[in-house]
Amino acid sequence: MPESAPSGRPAITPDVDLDPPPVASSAPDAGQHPRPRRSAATRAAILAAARDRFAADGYERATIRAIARDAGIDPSMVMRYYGNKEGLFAAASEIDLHAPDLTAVPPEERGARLVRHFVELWESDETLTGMMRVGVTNEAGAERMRQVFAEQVRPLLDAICEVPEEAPTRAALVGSQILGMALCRYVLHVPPAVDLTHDELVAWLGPTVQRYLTAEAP
Amino acid sequence: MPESAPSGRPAITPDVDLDPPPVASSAPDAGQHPRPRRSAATRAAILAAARDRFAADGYERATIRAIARDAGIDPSMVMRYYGNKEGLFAAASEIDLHAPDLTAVPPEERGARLVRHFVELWESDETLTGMMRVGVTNEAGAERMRQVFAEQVRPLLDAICEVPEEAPTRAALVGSQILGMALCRYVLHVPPAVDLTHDELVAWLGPTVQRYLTAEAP
DNA sequence: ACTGTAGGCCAACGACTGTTGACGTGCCAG
DNA sequence: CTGGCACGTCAACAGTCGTTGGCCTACAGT
Repeated sequence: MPESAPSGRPAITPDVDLDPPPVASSAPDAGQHPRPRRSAATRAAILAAARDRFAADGYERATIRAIARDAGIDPSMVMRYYGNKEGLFAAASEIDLHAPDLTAVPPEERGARLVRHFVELWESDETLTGMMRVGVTNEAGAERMRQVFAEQVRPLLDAICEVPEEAPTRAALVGSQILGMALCRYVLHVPPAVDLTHDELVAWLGPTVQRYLTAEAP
Repeated sequence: MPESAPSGRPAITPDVDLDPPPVASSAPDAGQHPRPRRSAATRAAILAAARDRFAADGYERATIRAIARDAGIDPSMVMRYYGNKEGLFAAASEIDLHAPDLTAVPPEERGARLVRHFVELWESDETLTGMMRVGVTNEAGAERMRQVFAEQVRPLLDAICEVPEEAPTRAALVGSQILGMALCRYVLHVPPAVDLTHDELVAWLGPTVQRYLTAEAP
């Protein structure tokens, strides 16, 4: 039960003003870069370390102390910049699927194209694996995944669906197969799933995704 | 790094003799129930509470204290009976998929049959959802899932595969789709996946699984 | 030269964790 | 009756966690 708010707190917005506005000081300073913000490098280092740790360990086991150590700074800096652990996660879990434009792909190749895209994406960015780790145990992570789903997978289907109201269902079906294979292959390391080559994956999953995209609804 | 063994320990078998033999005392007492073991009820209560907590919270957030509180006993009893947290998890995560005998099902109905079986199973036993929660963040949980895979899913395929060496791959493919939908529907609660009826699930996923079972390898 | 402020470190807090050992209690065999 | 043993509680341990506040340092504005 100690999940949302520890005690008596505003609960949503952190009480410290994290990322205070670029300090225009008193001078107007119109248009110019408003002070280069020396801390930008540190912030980026924290974010990179956080991504790695969340991806490798999941939300609970990724400690702020470990993230700070990886970034080469003090744990308190993490708090200063991101308010608290949830804020850090929110900042570190922004992901972009770089979903391809399916309307530019011949209809019968779309399934295979999608599968190949996601396989390559998954292996190029371990953040995705981390997102899944966190999404499964942490409600904030799950919300993030639903958001990615709604904002980056559904539009893909919206663009090519003849019957618009079927788009959400088809998106979920495609997602279930992609996520399921990612789970077996990159998280659980089920041997036969790990051993599949990219081409085999495309050959097996491509037709499945293709059917979810185009087959008429039952 | 503090994952497998805390320090200098045998690491595998706990040093306390958990579940000591049924106490035959000195009397031979052949065949009779060897002392009803008054603690059986407590042990079962702990196990039930552990299953619930692991399922609801995942491995890290399911605390021994909370499990003991649910079971109405002292945390130290959990240690006495199961050695440590990992031992408790091992005991609580024994699952049985009750996989149907596919050889008794007409070949063209096997995909649909499998999907319906797993959907109903998943909704009747939240332990499965818990297993997935734990399998994603905890290596022991992942190992357990691979084990279930090897011992309960692969034999399913071994029984019906014409080319035996394809069985592992086909099992992994079937598993990826089943697990993927379970992930979206029961863990992440992606709305369109949650809204699907059992019949819709069978109609959509059935042909996919059917293809993984029978289509010739690419 | 003086000062405000952003960037950073240090030490500590309170809470919670898994785990342990000493201690009580009621049942059963002798 | 008496001793042992299974069952169970209590209090504490050592460690880690997220988080906080004070203090130091270097640099920019005046």
